[in-house]
Amino acid sequence: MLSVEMYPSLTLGPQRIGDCFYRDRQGPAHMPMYPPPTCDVAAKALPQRLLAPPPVPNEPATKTPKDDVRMELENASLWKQFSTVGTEMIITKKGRRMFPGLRLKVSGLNPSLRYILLLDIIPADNSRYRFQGGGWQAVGGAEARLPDRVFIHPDSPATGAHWQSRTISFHYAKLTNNTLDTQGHIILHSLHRYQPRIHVIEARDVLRWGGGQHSFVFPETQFITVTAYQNSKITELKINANPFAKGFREEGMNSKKQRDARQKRKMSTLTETLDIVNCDPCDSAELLPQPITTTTTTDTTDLQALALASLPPLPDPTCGYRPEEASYHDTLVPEQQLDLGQAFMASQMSDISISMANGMQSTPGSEVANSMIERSVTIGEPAYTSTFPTAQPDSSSFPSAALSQSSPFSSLPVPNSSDASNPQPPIDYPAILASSPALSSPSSTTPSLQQTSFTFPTPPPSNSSSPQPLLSSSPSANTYHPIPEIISPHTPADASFSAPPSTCQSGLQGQILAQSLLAQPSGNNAPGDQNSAAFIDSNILLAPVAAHQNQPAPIMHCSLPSHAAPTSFAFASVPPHMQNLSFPNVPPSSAHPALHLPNLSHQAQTPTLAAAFPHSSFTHPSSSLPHPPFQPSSCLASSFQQSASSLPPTAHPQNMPNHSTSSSTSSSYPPVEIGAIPQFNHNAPYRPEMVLHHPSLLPQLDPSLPSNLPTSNPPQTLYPAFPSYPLRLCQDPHPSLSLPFRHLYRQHQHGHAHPQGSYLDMSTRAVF
DNA sequence: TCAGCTCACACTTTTGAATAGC
DNA sequence: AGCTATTCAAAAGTGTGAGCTG
Repeated sequence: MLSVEMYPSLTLGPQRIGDCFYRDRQGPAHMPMYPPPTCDVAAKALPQRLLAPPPVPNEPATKTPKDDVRMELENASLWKQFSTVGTEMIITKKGRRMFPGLRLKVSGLNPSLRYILLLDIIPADNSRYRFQGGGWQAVGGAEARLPDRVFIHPDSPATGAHWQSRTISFHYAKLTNNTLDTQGHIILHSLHRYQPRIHVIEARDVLRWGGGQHSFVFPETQFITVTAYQNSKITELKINANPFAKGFREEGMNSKKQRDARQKRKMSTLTETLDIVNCDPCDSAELLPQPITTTTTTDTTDLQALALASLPPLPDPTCGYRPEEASYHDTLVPEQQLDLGQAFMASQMSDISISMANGMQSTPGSEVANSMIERSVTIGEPAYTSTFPTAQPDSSSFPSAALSQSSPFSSLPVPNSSDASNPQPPIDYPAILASSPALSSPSSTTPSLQQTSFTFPTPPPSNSSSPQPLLSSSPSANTYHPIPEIISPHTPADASFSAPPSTCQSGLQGQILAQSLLAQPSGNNAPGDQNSAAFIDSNILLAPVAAHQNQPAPIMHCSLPSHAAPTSFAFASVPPHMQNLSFPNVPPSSAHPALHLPNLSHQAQTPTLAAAFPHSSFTHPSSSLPHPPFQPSSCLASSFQQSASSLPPTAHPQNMPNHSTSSSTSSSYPPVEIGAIPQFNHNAPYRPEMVLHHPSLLPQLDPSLPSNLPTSNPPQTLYPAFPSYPLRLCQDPHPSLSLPFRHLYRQHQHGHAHPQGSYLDMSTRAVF
């Protein structure tokens, strides 16, 4: 079975610094001023030598310019309607789909190249919310960040022609609040605000990622997770817009009136039954329908009661179809122009900057780690760090500040996470949105952020224009990634690989596992127990945060517990071959396939991550953070800590002045060269998270890259400092690796336990 | 006491297998 | 035999509300 490890580039691919820039092809007016794609920034921040890609053999001359990639939120109007009120997303233990779903149109892709589309959801801020006074208000700090999971679109990988020829829907993605979820659903905290992100990653073949990644964020898709709807307006919108909830519409059979009527009838029937049973049979006989009474020969009360109970409920005059019922659109809240102020956009960027990566927790406690990362990142690229507004003294609430200013969800200043006692006024979504130029403009459908970014040295483009099996690519085609050999389908899975029960080995169980390293809990996450362990450990390790959350940690010592959880998480939606998203932070000894990262030769060199990062070494103040368990992030931070230690305090991107352009009507913001962005020219602190997840950071992980790191940089033996999405294809112990990628994927789908697991049909549909 | 969560429920849509027809 | 269209049952997606939990 293919695993994500088959895509070493995704996690480790080298990034060409020159390709890492934020482009604005439509002029400054359309340029989102907030921090550019996290990955780009991160990559930029990295020492160029680290980012310097190895020579790319046979670089395709016809490569499509990355700046042309655009993404449009097809159902933006619906999202805006919800956003106007304050979008709420139900999360359940078993997983709940998002509604509205993310329906996208992408353009600008190279029709002949293959791409993988990912969805991840990152915390929008550092606060926990409560619905009070008719609005949402931050009431405290966010809970420990959970392992980040990525939903890989079932069609992935597919050619650019494929993606561009249809609407791309992520409606199969499910959200859960079950930290022990083993279904691969995206785990979120209830009553927290989140921001979905879409990533387009080029995949040349199964063994190596292609050259580019583009990330898109649509501000109007932010939402607050709930276990039960708080705002009745949202409920109304959902019922009216979601086909599955049709029954709850006024004309539906499950409407309030109908339900009341049913309840009434039920009670009536029960009462009558009781009367029949308890009363004189003679009296009850009158209640019985004629047929029954006439056919009843024995006339026993039991029979009567039974017959009565079995009668269909009488029509309730109070209920019934109401033709006059307003249609969905009629009942919709007046659609307001979503107008995201610059501040909002900036906050969005900052939010975006929150890395999927994760492990780095967005919570106050993670601040320290983030700060560390920021510093580390900035070392290589002063320009990035300098441009961000100075971080507020209280960095613990970093998201808050930005959000409070502009975010539609946080019209009110987000209270300091540490200051839970000071609830903010309810957020007035409509007002916020109305004041948000970005959303008010047609560009609302445009992602607030477009990460057009780095280009991995890539082999010649595949000739196949259709979703070809990535494996079809000749491993020898590109010598850039050393990994191919390591992860070659023919490569026998080592002991460590076999260990992971489900994810990589069995196609049945196989689910794509994706989780950012940072998000990765310290515990071992075997496919079966993957998440659970990690979270549990993380929780256990939670330490008082308040004391340190506000202060960036000057130094973060990263330690990886020897018992580190498996780094892979199952993705129900992912094809078996992609099922394992492994976490680089896992020690090789963990026996997880992820441990053996092809491109992480240095890992192999290192006996165990634990050794490299002694658990005890995590002495940094961050250890007191609520999220100590997230070793990955800490590790990442540690990798840079030395180099970053000398750096000045970092500011949060969200604090940046609003640079977003509301005017753009284009589906995506034109790429802008990062250097052109003022923010990046400054020493503004870079948000660590931005770096953490982005593949652009992967280059440094690539052993093939020249080790130009300053002496301060962590030795290669250390675990990769930048946990990007650990999209790793597990080594396939089976010959199935030779099968076309897509074929495997479909097999997986069929074998998938989820009803939605089969994407076979979906892959061929024009619209999902 | 209460906010938040879980679960069962009824209804609906979606999915896929079975069947019929060509 | 192969393909398409139709039917039908099962599965899954909804919000609701009662009950539970801390």
